[in-house]
Amino acid sequence: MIDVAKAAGVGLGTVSRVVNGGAGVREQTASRVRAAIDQLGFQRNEVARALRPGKKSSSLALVLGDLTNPFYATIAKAALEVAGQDGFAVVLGSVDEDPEGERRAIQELIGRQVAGLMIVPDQGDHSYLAGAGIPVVFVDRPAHGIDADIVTVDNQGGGRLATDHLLRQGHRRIAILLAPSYHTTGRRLRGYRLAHRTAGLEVDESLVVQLPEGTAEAAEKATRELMHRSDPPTGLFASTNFVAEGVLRALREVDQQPAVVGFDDFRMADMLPTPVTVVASDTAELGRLAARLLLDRASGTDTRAPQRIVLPCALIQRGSGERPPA
Amino acid sequence: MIDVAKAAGVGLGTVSRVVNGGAGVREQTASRVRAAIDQLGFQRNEVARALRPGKKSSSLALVLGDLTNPFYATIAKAALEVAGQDGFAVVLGSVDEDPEGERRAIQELIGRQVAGLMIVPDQGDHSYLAGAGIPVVFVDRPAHGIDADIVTVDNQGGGRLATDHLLRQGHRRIAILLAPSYHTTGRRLRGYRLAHRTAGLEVDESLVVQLPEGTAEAAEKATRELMHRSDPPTGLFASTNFVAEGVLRALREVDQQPAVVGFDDFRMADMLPTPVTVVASDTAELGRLAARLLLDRASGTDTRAPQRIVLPCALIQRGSGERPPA
DNA sequence: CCCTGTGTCCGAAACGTTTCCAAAGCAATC
DNA sequence: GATTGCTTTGGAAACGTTTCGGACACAGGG
Repeated sequence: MIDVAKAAGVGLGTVSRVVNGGAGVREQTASRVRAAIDQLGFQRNEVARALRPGKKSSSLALVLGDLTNPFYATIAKAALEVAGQDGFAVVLGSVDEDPEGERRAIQELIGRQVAGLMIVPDQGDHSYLAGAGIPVVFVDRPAHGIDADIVTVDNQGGGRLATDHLLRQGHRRIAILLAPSYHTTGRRLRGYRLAHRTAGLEVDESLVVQLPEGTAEAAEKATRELMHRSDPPTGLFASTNFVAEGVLRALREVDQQPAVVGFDDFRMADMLPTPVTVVASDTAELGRLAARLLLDRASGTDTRAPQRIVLPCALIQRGSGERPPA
Repeated sequence: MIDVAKAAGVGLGTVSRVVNGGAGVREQTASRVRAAIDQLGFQRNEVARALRPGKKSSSLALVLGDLTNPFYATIAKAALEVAGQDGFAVVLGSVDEDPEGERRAIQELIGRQVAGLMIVPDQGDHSYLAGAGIPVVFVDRPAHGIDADIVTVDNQGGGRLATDHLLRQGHRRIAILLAPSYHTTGRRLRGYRLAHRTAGLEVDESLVVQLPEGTAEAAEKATRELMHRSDPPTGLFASTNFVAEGVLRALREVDQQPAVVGFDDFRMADMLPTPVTVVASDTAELGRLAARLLLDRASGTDTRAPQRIVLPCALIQRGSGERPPA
C-alpha cells in the first residue's frame, strides 16, 4: 500500500480510503490511485487489516465432525454460500468426534481471530466459549454450559413422526437404532417414546438399541442381531442416514422384511430395491440460517437474546416404511 | 502478550520465547510465564503472528466446486486431516463452476495470506496465479497458463478400463455421457476412444454425449433420449458419479437394461437393484497427497520442479457392468 | 582485579493496515 | 481582504506478535 501511495504520489490514508469506501476523495485522485493499484497488482493484506483494533477478520469458523457425511456436507455448503455473499470466508475445523480434540480445534480457530463460530458440537461442556468474546452458533445440537444461539431440527417431532407412522401401520414391535450423539439421539428417542405413550403402548426396552458407533457397520451388526432374535421387530427406526445404510445392508440377508424409516434423507434413497421412507428436514436451510444468524451477530446487527430456531421435519413415504407387519 | 509479560514480570521477548520453542529461557522464568499465561487465559493472536515478515499464516486454502458431491467432500476431508496434523487450518472457497467467480474467490483467499492454495480448477486460464508468490497445487484437474503441481487421477486409463470392460463383454454400441468438465471429461473420452481403436472398432459419434450440465437431471434426460432411439446402446459409460445416478434413474423405465459402468465410486452403489460397476480411485488419497505436497512446498521442504502425481484407477465389478449385450 | 565467554533477558523495530487529527486548499460570505 | 466552513489530503499512532542487537550477571582464567 505504501508502494501504491508512492506510485500515485499521494498519502497512505488516501490509498486506504480509495481501497475501502472511497468517500471524501476527489475523483481525479481516486482514479490515479486506482491506476497505481492496477499497475502494481496491489492487493489488500487482510491479515494486517484484521489486526486493527475493533476490526474482526472476515472469516467464520465452522467446526463439524465428518464432511463425508452428506448431512454435514450440506450444512457446510449452505453456510459457505451465505458467508460468501457477505464477503466472509469459512475456516473449517474437522474433529473426529472427540471432545478434547474439538476443544483444541476451536481454541485454534479463536486464535485465528475469526469473527464467529459455527459448531456442530460433540457432547461435553462448552462453557469455555462464554469468555471468548466471539459469537457462537450451535448447529444441529445444543451445547451445555453456555447460552448461545442454536439452529436445530425438531428431532423429537421427527422421532414421533416416524414412530407414529409405523404404529399406524399396525406395527407393535418397533426397534430404534441410536447413533451415539448425545442430544440428537435423546430427542429422537423421546419422540419414539412419546408416540408409544400416546398410543397407549409400552416400549419394549430391548428394542431400544444404543449403537457403540454412528457408522453403517455398527448399525449393520446390530440389525443382524436384532433380526436373529426369536421375536424380531417388524419395524425399524434408523436414527441417522449412516445407520439407515447399515440397517438396509443387514436386511439384504433377511427373509421377512421389516418396515424401515430413516432419519435424514440421503441420495439414492428412492432408488434402492425398496425405496426408503425417511423423516427429513431442510438441511441446507439449517446451514443457511446458522450462517445468517452468525453474520448478524458478528456485525452487531442482531443483539437479541440467544435464539433457538427449530426446523420442522416431514415424512417422505417411499415404500420401506409402509410395509405391513408380518 | 504484554499483559502476560507484566504479570510475570518479564520482558516481551521472553514471553514470546516461552510461547514458541522456549530455548534460552531459565526453567524458573519459563514456569512463571506459563503460570501467567494460564491465569490470564492468554492465547496467541495468530493474525498478528502472521503479520511478521517471512511468517506465513498457518492456513491453507481449498477451492472447489460442490461440497455436496461426495467426491469433493472426500478430498476436502482428507486434506483437512493432513493439514490439521501440521497445525494448519483450511479455509474453504466454494465456487459455482464459474471461472470468474473462481478467480474472485482465489484472489480473496490470497489476500488472506494463506500459506498455499489447493484448487480443483474450473476450465480457464490460471496464469494470474504465477505471480502470487504462493505455492499452488491443482487437484483432479490440471490448469492452464501456469506450471504448478498437479495431483490427479488416471482419467484416460480409467476411461479405457471402463470401455475395455464393456467391449470385452461383447458390447459394440457403447454410449459415453460426459459432464462438462473440460479436462477430466476429455481424458476419459480419450480413454474411451483408445479402447475402441485398440479393439479395431470405430466410435459412433452419436453415442458420445456431451451433457449441458454435470447434474443427475441432465444425465437422466440424455439417457432417456438415448434409450428411445431406434438403435439404443447396449452399454453406457457414465463419466461421473452424478451422471451415473441420472443414468440409473432413467433406466428404471427401460425394459432392455444396458450394461452400465460409472466413474468414481459412490455410497450405496452396491445396494442398488443391480449393484453398480464403477471405475474408481482412492479419492481420499488424492486429497491427502495434495495437502502433503502443498505443505511441503509452503514450508520450503520441497523445492523440486512441479510434480505431476497420477493415481491409478481400478475396476470394481458389481453387476451392472457385466450385463451381456442384448 | 580485569577480561572474556556464556547464559539470560530486555525492549525497540518492523510487519501492513485503518483511523484520527491536523493541515491545506478552496469557495462563499461578510 | 479576512473569516468561516467544507472538502480533500497527509501522516503518525496503534494493533500484537517476532526478531534482533545489545545489556546484564556471573563464572572462570589470567
